[in-house]
Amino acid sequence: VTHRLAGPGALDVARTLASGQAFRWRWGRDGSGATVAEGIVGRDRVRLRQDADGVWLEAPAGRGAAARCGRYFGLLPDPGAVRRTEATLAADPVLAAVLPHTAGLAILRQDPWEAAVSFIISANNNIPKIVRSVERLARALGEPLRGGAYAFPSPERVARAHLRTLAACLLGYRAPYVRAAARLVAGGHVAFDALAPMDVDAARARLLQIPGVGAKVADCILLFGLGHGAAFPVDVWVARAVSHLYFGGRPVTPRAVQDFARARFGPLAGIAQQHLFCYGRAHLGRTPSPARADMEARHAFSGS
DNA sequence: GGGCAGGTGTAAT
DNA sequence: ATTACACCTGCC
Repeated sequence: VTHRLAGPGALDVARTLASGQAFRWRWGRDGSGATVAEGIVGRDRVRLRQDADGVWLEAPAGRGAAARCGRYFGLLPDPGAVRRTEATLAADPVLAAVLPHTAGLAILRQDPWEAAVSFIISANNNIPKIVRSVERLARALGEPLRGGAYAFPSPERVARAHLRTLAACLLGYRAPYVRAAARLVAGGHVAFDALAPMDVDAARARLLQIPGVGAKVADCILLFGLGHGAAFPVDVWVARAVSHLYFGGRPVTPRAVQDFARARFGPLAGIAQQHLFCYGRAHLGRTPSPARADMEARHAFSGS
């Protein structure tokens, strides 16, 4: 039994999963060209398929899972919210030009605890390694699910873990941060349920008290885990995109980017951020240092 | 072998 | 209030 999550054009699964919001998905294409994706949403091991007719939830069957999945992809409780939001953002001429390139990009609503740990790990790191770290954490400390997968471990479980257990998950120097975060959450000092309805800045100030959580990670937790649409995470890609698209390519400090975004997009800044990020990664390549360009040239030469 | 990768903490202005 | 630096680890 399959359940339709979204109609044609409402959600681009591959684009959304490739946008660096979540780290527990694998996806690709099948023989017919449809996108197939497998991932973990809470305690559900989810299988998705996107073809010309829309997005289909293939497993697990059952209405509860469909509702949880719809909420995760931002399609529920208000299916029309994304369309209205993007229409509003298109009033900005730059975004009006960007949005056609980023259609179907969703802002995920993840478990805030999982988002917190994932983005603490993301600091000074790269995506393949973040994925491996999160997977190892789940395998080491998470609850087993059907099919050999593991749920993301609870804060209580991580709080009790040995540092060497966390280090074995390739966390490196972030291991103590993750455990400290777990203890703050398990001890009730950081209550995500209370942060969601709170004023954005107040919630942000709370998150910043967690070791390993700085401005960027806090904004990721707010946006991807707590539904704070005004949060505007400034990473290297967004800074690059904003600099290029709004500041004539001049370098801009992260703080200036954030202030600009807040003034320009207000409560929709986070959604704007995700589209700028997606556009930046696709169309604004990184600027390689001379040393790196030299190395890559050497490798290319020796490999030919 | 050295720099880099979705930043942050810390110590110095 | 801003500005250098170091940093686990795997990869090129």
